[in-house]
Amino acid sequence: MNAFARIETPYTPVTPAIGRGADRLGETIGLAGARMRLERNAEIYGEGDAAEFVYRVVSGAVRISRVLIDGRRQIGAFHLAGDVFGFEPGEEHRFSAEAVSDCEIVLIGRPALLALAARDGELARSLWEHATADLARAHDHMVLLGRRSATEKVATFLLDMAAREGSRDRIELPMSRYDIADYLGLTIETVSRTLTQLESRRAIELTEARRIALRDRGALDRLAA
Amino acid sequence: MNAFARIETPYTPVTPAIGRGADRLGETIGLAGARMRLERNAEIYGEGDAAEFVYRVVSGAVRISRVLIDGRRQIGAFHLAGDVFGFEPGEEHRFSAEAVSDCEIVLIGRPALLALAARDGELARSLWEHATADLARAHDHMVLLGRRSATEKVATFLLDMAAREGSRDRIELPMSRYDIADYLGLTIETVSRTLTQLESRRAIELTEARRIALRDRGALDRLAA
DNA sequence: CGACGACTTGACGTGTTTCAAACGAGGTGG
DNA sequence: CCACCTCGTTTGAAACACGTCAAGTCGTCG
Repeated sequence: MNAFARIETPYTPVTPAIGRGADRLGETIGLAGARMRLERNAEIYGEGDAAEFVYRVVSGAVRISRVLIDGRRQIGAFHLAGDVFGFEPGEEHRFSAEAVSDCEIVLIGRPALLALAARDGELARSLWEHATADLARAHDHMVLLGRRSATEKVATFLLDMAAREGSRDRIELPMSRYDIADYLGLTIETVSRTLTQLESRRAIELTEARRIALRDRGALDRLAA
Repeated sequence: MNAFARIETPYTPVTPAIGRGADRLGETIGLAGARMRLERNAEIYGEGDAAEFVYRVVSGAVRISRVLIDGRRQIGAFHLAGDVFGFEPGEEHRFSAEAVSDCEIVLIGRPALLALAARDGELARSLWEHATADLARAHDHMVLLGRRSATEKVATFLLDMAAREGSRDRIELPMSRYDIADYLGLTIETVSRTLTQLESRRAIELTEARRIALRDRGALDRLAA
């Protein structure tokens, strides 16, 4: 993980992430961690790398993925501003993490974080919430990857992204069609076709490839099943 | 969750579950929790139910699933003896849990468990390990559900089950073809066809429908990709 | 302006689903 | 003990959604 060469100041503004209360974990990482700036496609860690840190996205987006020997790739999650990632059961990362777009992240050493959590109950609770939220998100994603049509997958994806970006009717996708395809278990062609089909049904509007207006949420909800 | 009517004695033998060390979480649930016996297909909790407990499988198997309005079902995980499940980010269960076969489980109230964990660092650590292990398993499952062929899915499933049952070359599936299909994102027909095809390739042997001998692990490994 | 990367569109092939029927084991009742 | 049912599983034939291969378009950057 050579990207660590570019570590910056150990400070970051805090954005609340989870639930209604303050995000103690985000706050802690922000205050006690190191900040770094990454450019598009920079690797944060690779599969098999030692899991030394826990990360928090300050701005931009990060993808967690695994590639098979034959090149197929599955993206396990996209992490946006406020999300914390890098939780591992062992000493190694089981997926790799890369910057989807230029982004800023903050990281904190696992031992340091665990030591802090041992003394700070609220931090421990926040850590727990982030981890279980990650688990819940993974479960939801599994349901999406199961036997669902391309239309369902794409519609659900768009609604999810809109909700995460603040529920406006105009979303800005940080990721390529390739990323979306690998996230949904489809090919780029199918993703593209599905989007144009959604547009012809008047459910969305594609101004630029990565700028999408949700024109009819009701229709999208119905298609998302 | 009416099944709670059948709570038994607050004791269970301890089987180690994770990593090399003792499984403090399993131990704690076993000692401080209530034990219950469930018969095949009994519901442990439903989607939307209050998440009051954390569960541990003593014997048998449990499935975690979500059903869509149109009846399609996705199984998120099978939990076997030693596994702990029921971790949730909020106050509600996001999936339902049912007994795949007759089984015994132990449960402990979340507040009680968290209180214990706050005072017992080793327990907190064990709790953390189980949760992250669950997350890792979910991630692996996502990779399996992504764009993989039926053969890859089934071969991987068989190898995984063998590993979890103790890596013998003869596995005993507690679940129906229906469960397997919904776990892998396939139909029962495809699962069945794939199994007979694996048998004709001499990779496995189907003595009874749920008794499978792994005849050629090398071949299975190759097919699992 | 030209070249490159990202995206879209088209025609065709195929793996998986769908619909349908048959099979087998286990259980019940005559 | 055999006939008969049921449930889970297997097998077959046909339809279809998505993948594959290939070409074309669009926007961006040098």
